[in-house]
Amino acid sequence: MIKVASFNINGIKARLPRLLEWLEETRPSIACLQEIKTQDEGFPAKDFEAIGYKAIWHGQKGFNGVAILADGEQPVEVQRGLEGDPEDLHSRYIEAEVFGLRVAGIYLPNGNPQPGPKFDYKLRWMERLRARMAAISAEEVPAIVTGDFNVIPEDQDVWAPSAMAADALMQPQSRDAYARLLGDGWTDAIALHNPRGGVWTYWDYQAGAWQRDHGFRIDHALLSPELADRLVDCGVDKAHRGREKASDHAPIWVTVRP
DNA sequence: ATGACTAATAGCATTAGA
Repeated sequence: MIKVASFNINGIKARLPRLLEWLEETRPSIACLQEIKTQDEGFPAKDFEAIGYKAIWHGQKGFNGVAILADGEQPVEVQRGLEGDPEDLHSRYIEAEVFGLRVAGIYLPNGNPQPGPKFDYKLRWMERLRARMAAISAEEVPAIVTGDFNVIPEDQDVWAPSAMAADALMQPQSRDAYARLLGDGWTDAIALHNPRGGVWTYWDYQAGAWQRDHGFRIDHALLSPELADRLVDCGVDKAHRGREKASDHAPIWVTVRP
């Protein structure tokens, strides 16, 4: 079985002990990381090598930053960044070939406040992502696009829709752009296995959101048709959100037949 | 109605997050 996980770690330096602990406890074959929040030279590749993981990464000073780790195999980079905007220097996209799969790790722009330039950037970024995903689809390879999409797909994916109604994460434009990805033939694995919703991947640090289970689902795993046929199971490592010095996101994972 | 909390930066407050 191949296990592909995604984890918005909110700072790889601040989170390193928690991250290594999660890798050793859950042992994903592939782990996509978001918000590493470090420049390339600050990436702790040696700490991952020490527990058997090889990596590629695309860092940035202060915020953003993505990486792909693989258990005992070197991910072969296919692309970093999305085409379509030469002005966009954010480190939010990395794609590799590993264990016979095409794997894209994404950190989609938050988009708040909306309306405004950040929201416009988010929507443009989603169209650029759609173009890249269409190109991957055309290759007819088993593929997974996973990471922090910063989109709450439906009302059943948030503890209280009214509390988030004005947020960029659940605006109709954000949801429509996400729905277009699914319409192109990609399968939202967690939604497929949890048709009634109620699954969260993020809990705010503020206002006791974790203790009250005030969360929402914004980390997703989208499978190409070639890989969706091989889906076995998926889930959220919820308990890791409750640990000391935790990220505000929990890891998500899917297992697929080799 | 507001703020709450956390991480990063050369910072001693601000930006960004969601």
